[in-house]
Amino acid sequence: MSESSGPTSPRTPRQSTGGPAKRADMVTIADVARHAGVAVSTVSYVLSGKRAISASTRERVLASVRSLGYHPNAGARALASRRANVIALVLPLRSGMHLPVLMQFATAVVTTARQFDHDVLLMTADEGPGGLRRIAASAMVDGIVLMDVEMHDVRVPLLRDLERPSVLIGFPADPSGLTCVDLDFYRAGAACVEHLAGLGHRTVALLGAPAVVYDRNTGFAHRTRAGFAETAQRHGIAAVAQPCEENFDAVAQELAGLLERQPELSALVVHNEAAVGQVLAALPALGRRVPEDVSVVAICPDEVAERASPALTSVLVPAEEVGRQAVSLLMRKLEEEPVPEGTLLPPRLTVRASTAVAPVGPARRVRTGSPAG
Amino acid sequence: MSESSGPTSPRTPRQSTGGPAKRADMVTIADVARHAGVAVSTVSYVLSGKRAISASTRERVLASVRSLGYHPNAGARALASRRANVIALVLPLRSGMHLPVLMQFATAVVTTARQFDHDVLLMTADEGPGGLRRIAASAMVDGIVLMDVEMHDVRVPLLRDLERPSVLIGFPADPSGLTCVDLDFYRAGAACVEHLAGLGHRTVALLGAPAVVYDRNTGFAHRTRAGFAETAQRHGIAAVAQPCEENFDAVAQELAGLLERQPELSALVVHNEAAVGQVLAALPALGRRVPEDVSVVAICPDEVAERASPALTSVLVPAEEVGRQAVSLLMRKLEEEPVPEGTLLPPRLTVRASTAVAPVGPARRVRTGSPAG
DNA sequence: CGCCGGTTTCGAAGCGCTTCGACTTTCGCC
DNA sequence: GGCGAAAGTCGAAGCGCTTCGAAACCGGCG
Repeated sequence: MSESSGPTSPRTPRQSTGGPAKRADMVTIADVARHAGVAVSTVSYVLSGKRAISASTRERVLASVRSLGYHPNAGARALASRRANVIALVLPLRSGMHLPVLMQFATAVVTTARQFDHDVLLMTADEGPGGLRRIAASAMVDGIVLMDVEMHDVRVPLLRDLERPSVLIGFPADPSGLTCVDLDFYRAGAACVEHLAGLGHRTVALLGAPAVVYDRNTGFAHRTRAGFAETAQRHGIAAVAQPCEENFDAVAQELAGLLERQPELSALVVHNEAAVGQVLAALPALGRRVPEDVSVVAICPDEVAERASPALTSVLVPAEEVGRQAVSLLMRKLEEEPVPEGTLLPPRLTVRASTAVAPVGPARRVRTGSPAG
Repeated sequence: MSESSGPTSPRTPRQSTGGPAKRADMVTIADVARHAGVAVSTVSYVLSGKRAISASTRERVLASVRSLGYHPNAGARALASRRANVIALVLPLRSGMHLPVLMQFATAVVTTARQFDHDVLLMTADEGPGGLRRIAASAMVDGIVLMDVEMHDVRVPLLRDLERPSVLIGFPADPSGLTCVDLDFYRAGAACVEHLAGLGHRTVALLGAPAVVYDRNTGFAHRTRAGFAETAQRHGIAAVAQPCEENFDAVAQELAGLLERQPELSALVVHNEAAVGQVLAALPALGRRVPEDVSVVAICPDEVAERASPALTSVLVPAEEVGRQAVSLLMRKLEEEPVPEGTLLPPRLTVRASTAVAPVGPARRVRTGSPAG
């Protein structure tokens, strides 16, 4: 442990300058052309492949490119070709959306975009419609991927007649004329109920996102609830759904209330990553073992489900897949190919240790005090 | 709950086209000039403020800008001015770095950059040095902010003689010639110990990041440990430090081992966001109450500390502040102003409910079975 | 031998903006 | 009343690239 507070303390501020680009080493396409003994346009065609170039010249040009370390100037290229080779990713950064999923998603978008030779400009939703307009009008990006779209999102009308293609993550109330991708949350909610029904549960509850998310009319929360409720009804299962805050005390209190009002409750669907841990911690305190007394199904990333104890049966939120799809769709739109308006990814339920067959008979453990029976 | 599975099912794929930009409405600076009855250069000067323009002309030009909805073309501007007004943000996306902090940080970077009229290009570290070189050489960005720098980061030498300024989050082993920002983790570790020392604790333990993070020689983990260990020594406090995995069972096991080897242990410093919840869940199971039997100090975002039960005394990781600082420093470098090589942000410890004075005397509760004494 | 079609390469005209130097006015002041 | 400086505006030359039309070159055919 040979380290000290920091290699350079803030009190002895050595200064480093290193201003902006030293123009010196800006290799241009003209340099390459000269070096290879060809015309500038020939170099361009070699690099873009838009016209046939003889193998010998191509090799010569490519050799020059390598030996000079040439990288095309992005601005010039964008100006001349009217393509920036950049897409915008608009992140929500609002409460309720859970962060790790966002990151996963962002990563997938960047990675996929790179595969299509595009870069990603990061925007936050708080720039609002104005930001979108700016970025689109300035030709800074060729297209836009938008996360966390609400049912009645102010940006939707704008997108519809914006001069650049876009792909939305999530469905607004009216997705016509747009391109939307999302996990099929309706079926996700349904899948949870079906799994529980198969285990014999007759009374289940959904703990969802914080109330504010529902109020904001966020599609995925409502759709999950619908899938949950309608499937329960179809199976003749008693079901209640309620929002769920994310701090421990609120979760514990909500659970206690739930168990009081619904003593028969034998299973929980938790659609809130941040609350999952709290739920698992609170249940034992209320005298319920998981999964012996209460089964728990979560809708969350695998990572979270696996880390929990017991490991959670879960429907994963396929953030990566959604990101990949979104970018692929956008690329197709950039190529003027037609794409489907809506893409719903099917949910996948993974069974782990937190669900079991429903307790038999009237099946109700005495709560506190005397353990066992 | 009027919703169904999705407004458009994947089986009835209506198609939407909406290809790339409809060139129609590209308003150029020439259009503005014509509309305002001035020269193109005058419009440019009004917009940039680089030369004095009479109030009357300025108003006229600005009116034209508004009424035509003019937005300067980013590519053209970048080409002519040799400034893209974009900075790159390179995210790690490695295990061990915790995600929510990353997001917070990214948000701060974007927001701050916008205040300086810059946009943010998002890169992932997995493009490696080649990606940095590409983005710098293509003049796509004016500068670079790099996260999660390791002690012996391969990208560091590259950055040092890259033609664009950069700011690193975290300190490599040799930060000379660079500009680095970070929380002062050494002092953070120290602050935790001092707080505990003040409460009379004599035996403490540090639960850190997963072992892999230490192996990777990540500076912040080592520095925290150093601050922890050295401060403990100075106070004559018995201290052990150990890595900590993030799943519940591993945490519980580590804690059990710790308590067995160090029965006197009365306080824990947890420097691992993901493990914090697990620690709090595991302690009661081991017969230790927080804070009566064991005090816990965390190094984590306030959000996590507040959500826990009991609310955690913590040193917050000032992600936002770090992001802001990083961008500010980068902007100053872009202006050719000198900046300090190292900036260490002082830690701030917030006392909450998870720490208390050390149990008195030999102070060791009997563990299981008979509660109280 | 000259011409044709195909292939390969070249030259030049922008893309929309910034910026430099120069020109025109306007003022202050001796 | 005239001169110089300051203030305001203009025109034109690029920035580095793409792309279009045409030139140059190649065989092979009539």
